[in-house]
Amino acid sequence: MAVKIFIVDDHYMIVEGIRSLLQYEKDLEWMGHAMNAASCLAFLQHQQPDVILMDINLPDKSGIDLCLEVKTKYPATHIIGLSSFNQQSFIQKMMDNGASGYVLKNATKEELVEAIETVMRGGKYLSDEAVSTILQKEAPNKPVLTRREKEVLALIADGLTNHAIADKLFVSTTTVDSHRKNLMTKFEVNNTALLIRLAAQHQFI
Amino acid sequence: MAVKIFIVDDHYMIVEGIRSLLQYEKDLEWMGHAMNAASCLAFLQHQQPDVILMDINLPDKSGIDLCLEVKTKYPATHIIGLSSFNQQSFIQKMMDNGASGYVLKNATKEELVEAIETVMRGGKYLSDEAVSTILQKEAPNKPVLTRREKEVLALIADGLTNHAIADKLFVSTTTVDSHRKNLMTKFEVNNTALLIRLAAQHQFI
DNA sequence: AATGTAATCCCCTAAAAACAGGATATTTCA
DNA sequence: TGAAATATCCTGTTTTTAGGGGATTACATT
Repeated sequence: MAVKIFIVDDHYMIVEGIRSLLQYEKDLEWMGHAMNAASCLAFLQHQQPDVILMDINLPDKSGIDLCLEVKTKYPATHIIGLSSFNQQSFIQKMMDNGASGYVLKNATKEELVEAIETVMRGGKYLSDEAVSTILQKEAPNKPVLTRREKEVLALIADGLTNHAIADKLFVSTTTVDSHRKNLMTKFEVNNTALLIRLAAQHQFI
Repeated sequence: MAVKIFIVDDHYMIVEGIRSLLQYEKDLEWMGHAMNAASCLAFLQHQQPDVILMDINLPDKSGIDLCLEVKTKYPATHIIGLSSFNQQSFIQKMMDNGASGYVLKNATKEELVEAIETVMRGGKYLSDEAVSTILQKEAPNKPVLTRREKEVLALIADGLTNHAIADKLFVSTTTVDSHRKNLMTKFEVNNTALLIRLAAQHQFI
């Protein structure tokens, strides 16, 4: 029986491209596409695709959230994340939310077909580039921050001084200073400028 | 006579998508595609497309640089920038380098055809979203920085102190301090943390 | 019961940045 | 050519941060 494929992506060109790539595959059945999360959910109320190719960036909600929602309501559906860039955090979150695979938009037809086959067999598929991204970008030691440290970091990034942060959090300035020092130790920097820069790069702020 | 179209994009799906969208347009002739800047230039040595759809992000060099190179060697060729996101600075640079238009990858077939027709008539085409992006994102007052200020800003972001920056630029620390003050005035902030944060958001660093 | 981690608090000093309020060349360009 | 923008330099004061020591409490894991 042919594998039923559905696509959620707001880029016409991508939708057309995938349709074009897959249209002559005998074992695949093209069910159609949705341009946003809402119409995807509407579609799923009446139809059950086997595999959904899901863009990470949708106009109404993130593919990451939609992934969780779809997997909760329709656990049998396999979801393959689709994205232009291989951003480690996106891949991670997508997989955490129940996706079975992740394919970049510069994937070849062969890669796409292999991904579909793999997830239909119950496996996980990550495109080579996505895998190497995870291995690469996880290496630049992203520090593990405590809840309080993240809070303080956000307030530092908002331009508050230790004193102002202390007032806001109802603690003493020395406490804030301690957190700040710990943050700088964890990020291995020695001033605020680099701290904020790295924090931005690691998407803490 | 049919307009000869060529595409430079490293995303199979996009290439396939555009081909699929345009294949039945009678007035267009599909010349083929290149996956990188090098093979695009090689192609142009023997063939002259009327319009090149050019991705901003290519593996070997940026579409922005390639655009300038192609327009210098083949001024008659019309170039339409192609990108997933409507980043004001990219659009601007692309147009500065001689592009005749800018289309987002979620454009419809109609938009694409209109863009091609417009540039063939010698006009400029910016997709609606691209235009509104220019108008929108320019609004959140992105300060205009001088060359020196950008230099100093980058060094601040690298975590250098005023003294270290002064040594590097062969000026006195008071000069660096002046630039720093001017930067903070322009960004309307009152400390380094917010300065770096906004600088990161405005992609100065 | 011992260990570890997180969060809180304290003291000290020196360095750096923020703030104020200037001045004077040198480009740039209308 | 002349005004405006830019880059350079100055002297101060006050506030904030960075770096070095600590310590206590609470809570979860072992």
